[in-house]
Amino acid sequence: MTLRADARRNRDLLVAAATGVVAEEGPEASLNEIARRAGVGPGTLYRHFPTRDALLAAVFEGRLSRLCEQAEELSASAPPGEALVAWLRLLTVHAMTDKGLGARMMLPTSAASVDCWAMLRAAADGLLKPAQESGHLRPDVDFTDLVELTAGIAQSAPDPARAHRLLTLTLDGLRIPPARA
Amino acid sequence: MTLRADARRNRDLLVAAATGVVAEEGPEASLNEIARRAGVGPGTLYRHFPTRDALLAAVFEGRLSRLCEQAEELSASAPPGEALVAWLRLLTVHAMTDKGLGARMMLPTSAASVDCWAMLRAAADGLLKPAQESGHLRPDVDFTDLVELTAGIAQSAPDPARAHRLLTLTLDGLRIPPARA
DNA sequence: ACCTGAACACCGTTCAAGT
DNA sequence: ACCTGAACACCGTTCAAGT
Repeated sequence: MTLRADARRNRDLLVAAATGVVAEEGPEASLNEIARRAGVGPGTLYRHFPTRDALLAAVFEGRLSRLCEQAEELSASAPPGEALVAWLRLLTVHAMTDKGLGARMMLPTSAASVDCWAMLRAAADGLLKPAQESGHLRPDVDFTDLVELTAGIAQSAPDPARAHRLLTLTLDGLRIPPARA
Repeated sequence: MTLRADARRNRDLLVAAATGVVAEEGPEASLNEIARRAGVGPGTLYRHFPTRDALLAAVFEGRLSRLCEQAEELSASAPPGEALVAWLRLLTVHAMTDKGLGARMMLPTSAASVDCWAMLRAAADGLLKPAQESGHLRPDVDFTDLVELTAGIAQSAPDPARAHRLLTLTLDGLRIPPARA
């Protein structure tokens, strides 16, 4: 199952090149350009990553595991309500990196990101349930709701400050509820 | 200022062709394909619409004016809070049409859509202020907030039913507020 | 096994030549 | 004035030929 040495090396070169190019040009960056910068032929890129999303997922993996670590740290160091909100803010920032790569990878739309999705979900569940059990988060909200809302905000907000505001609004609600008895 | 007869005709053919192609393939549809279907050369397309967004704006105009009409109708026929919510739902559905054309055009990102933005804003203001004055909408929320939130939802939600749910969540808020005294 | 890179059909965009 | 369509540099993707 392990790759031949040169194949392994080419794979690493491709992921490194893709990381650089995607950081500069976003997730629609030219695949030929990535292969060129990695010093391999386009065919080699396709051999290792049959689809664009497969390559993007490899680029994305490192950042994703960082986000999962942070979820654990927050869950250990802050009260449930605050930990969840803090992590949602990290998730939003994250979704804005690399001109939309983040938002693209965290939505379940791209079938290649099934692994990413599972990792994210596991990390989030550790924050979600305590927040609900302690009465800080509505019990009818689930992981999918949170990801879609934060990904949407990240795609629409022109800058991080706007994203921060939109997330705050979403947490608190736009509507003024009728006064309670 | 009026166009020569053949130029006028070509312009109309281009918008009609673009409307069809964009409905099928979304806002990234091939411009050469649009020119081909309109029966003109690619140069003619560029003469009339120097950028892709200029062409998309022309396609978008019809739908947009419909949305403005609906804002007026709602504002006349429903109480302020309900009228605004109903219109936000229309806006969301609208932003999902043509594989993202709507969301793309209502964000102020594309400089070519300045006119669209102004039209939308005028329509929305007639609903926003009454809702705030009657105590149904938070007074610190503005038009930009509403557009960015609905555009975000439209981009992230996989289908209209999900979009409906996400908008409801955003209106009501995710967080459970501490009990009031 | 794996890599190479030429090749194909396409794209956005431009511009000399026409009417 | 406006239109045409060939042409250019690029893109994603494939595949025979090499090692």
